[in-house]
Amino acid sequence: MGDVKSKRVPRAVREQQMMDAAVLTFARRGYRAASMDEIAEVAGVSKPLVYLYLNSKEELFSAVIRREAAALVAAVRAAVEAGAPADRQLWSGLQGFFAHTAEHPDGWAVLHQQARTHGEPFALEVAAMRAEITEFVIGLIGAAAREAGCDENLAEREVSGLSHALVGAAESLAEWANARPADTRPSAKETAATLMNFAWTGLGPLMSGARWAPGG
Amino acid sequence: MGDVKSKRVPRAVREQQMMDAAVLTFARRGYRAASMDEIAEVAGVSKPLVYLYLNSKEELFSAVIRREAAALVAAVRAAVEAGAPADRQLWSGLQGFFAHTAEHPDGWAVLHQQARTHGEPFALEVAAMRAEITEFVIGLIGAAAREAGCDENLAEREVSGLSHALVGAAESLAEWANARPADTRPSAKETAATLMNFAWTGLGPLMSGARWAPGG
Amino acid sequence: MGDVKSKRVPRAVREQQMMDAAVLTFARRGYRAASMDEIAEVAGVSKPLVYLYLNSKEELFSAVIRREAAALVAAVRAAVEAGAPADRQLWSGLQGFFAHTAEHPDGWAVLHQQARTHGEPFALEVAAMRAEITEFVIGLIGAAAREAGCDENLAEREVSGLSHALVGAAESLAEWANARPADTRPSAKETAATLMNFAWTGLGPLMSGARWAPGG
Amino acid sequence: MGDVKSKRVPRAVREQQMMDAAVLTFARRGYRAASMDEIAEVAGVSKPLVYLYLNSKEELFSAVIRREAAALVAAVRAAVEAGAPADRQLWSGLQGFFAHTAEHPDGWAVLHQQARTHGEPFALEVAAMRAEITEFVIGLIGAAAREAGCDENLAEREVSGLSHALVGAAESLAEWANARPADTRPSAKETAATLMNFAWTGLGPLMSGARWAPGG
DNA sequence: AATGAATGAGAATTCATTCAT
DNA sequence: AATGAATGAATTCTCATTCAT
Repeated sequence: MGDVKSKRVPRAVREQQMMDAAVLTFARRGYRAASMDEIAEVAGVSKPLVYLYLNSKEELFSAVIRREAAALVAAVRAAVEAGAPADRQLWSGLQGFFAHTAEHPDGWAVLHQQARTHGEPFALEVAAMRAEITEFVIGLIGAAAREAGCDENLAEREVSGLSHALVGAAESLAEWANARPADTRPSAKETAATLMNFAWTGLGPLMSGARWAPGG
Repeated sequence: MGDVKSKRVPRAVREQQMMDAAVLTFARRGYRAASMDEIAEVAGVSKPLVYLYLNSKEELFSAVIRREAAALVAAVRAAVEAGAPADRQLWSGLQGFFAHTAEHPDGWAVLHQQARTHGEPFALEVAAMRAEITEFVIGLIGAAAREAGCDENLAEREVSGLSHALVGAAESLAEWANARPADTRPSAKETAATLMNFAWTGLGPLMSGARWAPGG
Repeated sequence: MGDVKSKRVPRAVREQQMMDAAVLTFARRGYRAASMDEIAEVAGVSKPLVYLYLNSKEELFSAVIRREAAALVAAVRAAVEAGAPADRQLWSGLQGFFAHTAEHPDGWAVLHQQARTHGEPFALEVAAMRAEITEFVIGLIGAAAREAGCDENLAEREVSGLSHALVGAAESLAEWANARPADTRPSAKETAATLMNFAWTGLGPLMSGARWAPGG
Repeated sequence: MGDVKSKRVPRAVREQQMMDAAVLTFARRGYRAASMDEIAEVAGVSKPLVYLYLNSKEELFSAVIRREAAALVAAVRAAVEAGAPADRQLWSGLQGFFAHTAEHPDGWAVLHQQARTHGEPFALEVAAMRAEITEFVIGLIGAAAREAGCDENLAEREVSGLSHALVGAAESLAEWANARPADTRPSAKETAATLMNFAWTGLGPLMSGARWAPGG
C-alpha cells in the first residue's frame, strides 16, 4: 500500500492517499497515538507534503471525519428505498449502514471511537452526522405512526429517546458484528433483521398507546 | 475537592484521592492527552508519589477502570430486585444503571469512551464488565421466555444479539442523557422506562414466534 | 570544535559530529552520568536530531564503541610490519597501540573504562575487539616459539594466560601514560620499549623451558 | 540474605550490613545505576536509616571503597612472607592478591571497575591503594637488583613503568581468572605462577643490563 | 510537486534526599 | 533504633511543526 514509487501525483489524488493513510493509522493507534510521521510513511510521502496539503494534524483529522461521515451518510441514503413504507425504508437503510460499516471498519472506527473521544471540534462533526441519521429515523417513526393513524400516542421527546436508543443499538450491533471472527460474522442483512425484530416489533404496540409498566 | 491542604495522609486514602483525580482528568482530556502532571496536581500531590503508589500511567488507568467498573456493576446488582419477575428485575437494574452513570458521569465516560479506545489491556477489562451485564440480561430474557412458557421460540444466538443491542441501547441512552443540559435531562426512572418500552414491549411478540419481515 | 555555526549539514557528517561529542562526553562523565542534553549541546545540535539519527542513548553508545574499537584495531593493524619477525611485529603493533591511545585518549577511555563497566551489550563489543588483539598476540608468541624451534615447551593454555597478561599490561600502561602530565609523558616508542623489555625478554627463557619456581 | 527479620540491631552491625548490600549492588549495577532504594532493600532496612548512618550515596560509596581497599591491602600484606627473598615475597603477595580477589569478586569489581570510572573523589581512593601496592613492588624489584648487585642497570623511571605494567597485568589476570567458568578457573597459586613466569623471568636479564632491541 | 534537515515544547519516569513520628 | 509519607530536580524520549531548497 503506497509502496509503489509514484512521484509527481496530482494534488487531489495525493490528498486522498494521505487521508486513506490517516484513516488507517487513526483507527489502528487512536488520534493521539497516531503520529504524523507514521501517517506520512504509510501514505508514502514526506511529512512536509502532508502539512502542505492538509495543514495540521487537527485539520487532517477533521477532513478524515468529514470524508468518512459523508461516505457513511451517502451509503445509507443510497440504500434506502425511496417511496416504500416506513418499516421497509428503515430496513433498507439499516442494511446500508451495516454493509458500509462492515466494508469500511477503519472509517467506522474513526467515526465511532476516535472522533467522539477527542474534544468538541471533532465530536461536533460526528454529532452532526448522527443528527442527520437520527432525524431520518425520527421521520420514519413519525410516518409510520401517521400511516397507522395514531401519531398522537407518541410524544415528541419519547420519539427522540427511542431514536437515540435505536441508533445506539445499531452502532453497538455494528461493533459487535465487526468484532466477531469472519466465519461467524452475521451478514448486513442478518444484523439488520435482528435490529428490526428488536426495535420495530415493539413499535406497533407503542404506537397503539401500549406502555410497559412496573406492574409489580 | 482536595483543595484543602492535608499532608501525611495514609496510603490507602491517598490512592483513592489519586484515582479520583485520574477519573476526572481522563474523562476531561482522554487517556493520552491526560498528563500525569495534571493528575498529580488535581490530586494535590507531587508526581513521584503518584508513581510510587500507582507505578505507571498504564497501571493507574487500569486501576481506575477496575474501580469504576466494579462500582458500576455493584450499583446495578444492588438495584436489582432479586426474586421479582424478569421484566421487573430488568427495570430495576436499568434504573440502577442510569442512576449510577448519571451520578458518576466521569467514571462512565472513562469506561464507555476511553477504556474501549485505547488498546487491548483496557478494552478487555471493560469487555469483562460488559459481558457480566450482558450475561445477566441474557438470563433475564431466558427467564421471561420460560415464564411465558415459550422459550423454544428464541434461538440462543438471537438472544445474544438482542442482549447486545439492548446493552448498546442502554449505553447510548446513558450518554445521551448525560449530554443534555441539566434542566431537560430525564431522570433515571424516565430513561429506564423509555428503554423498557422500546425493548420489552417487542419481546412479547418475539417470544410468541412473531418476526418482522420485509414484505410489510 | 563544532563551535562554528554550520547549519544544514548532511546527515553522514552530522552523525560523526554527534559521535565525536558523545565520545568526549562519555569519557568525561561516564555512560550513565552523560546526559543526552549535554551530548547534543556539545555537538551543537538539538536533542531530537540526535535521537533522529542515533535512536537512543544505548545505540549511540554502541555506535561510539564500534567506531572507536574499529579505529583502534585499524591503527594497530596499520602499524604492524607484515612479514617481519615475530618480536618486530609485536613491537611495531605496540607502538601503533600506544600512539593511537595517546592521540585518542577519550576514545580509549570509553573503550577501556566505560564500555566494560556498563552491561553485556557493550562489554561484548569490547571483548570482541580485545579477543581480536589477543589472538594476534597469541599468534605472534606461537610464531616466535616456532622460529626458535621450541614450541613444544609452551602449553596452549599458558600462551593464552601470557597473552592476556601482556594485553592487560599494555592497557594498564596506556592508561598510566595518558594520566601523566604532558611533560613527563613517555612517547609511544618508549612505552612500547618498556613493555617489550618486560614481556619479551622473559619469553626467551620460557620458550627454552625455563620456569620460575618458588624455591628461589 | 537480609531476609531474616532482625530488628533493633546495633549501629556498627547495621552499617556493615548496609555496606555489604552496597558492595553487592554497586558491583551488579554500577555506581550510577545502583539506587539507594535497592541498596536499602537488599540490606533489609528502610532508606532513611541508610541516610542516617551513611549520609549520602557518595559517602556510602566512599566508605565501601575504603573498606574494600583496606581489606585487599591487608590480605596482600598478610600473605607476604616477611624476610624472604624478593622474588619469594612477590610470589606470596601475588598469591594473596589473587586469592582475595577471587573470594571477593564484588569488592574487587567495585574497586577495579566502578571506583575508577566515576570521578576524582573515588578514583583517588583507589589510586592511593594502587600506589601503596606499586610502591611495594618497586621496593621488591629494587631489593632484587641490589641482591644481584646490579641496581645501577635499572633507571628509576624504568622501574616505575615496569611496576605499573606488572600491577596492570595482575589486575588483568585477576579479571580474566574470575571471568572463567568455575571448573576451568585457575587457582590463585596457578595464576600467581603464570604472572611470575611472565614477569620475573624477564627481570633477570633486565637487571643484568640486557635490553630488547628492534634489531630488524 | 516534493523533500532532507532541524527544533521547541512537553511527556513519562526515576532518583537522591528529607520530614514527622 | 527505625520508618511511612513525600518531593525537587533531572533524564530519556517523542511529536507536531517549519525551513531551505
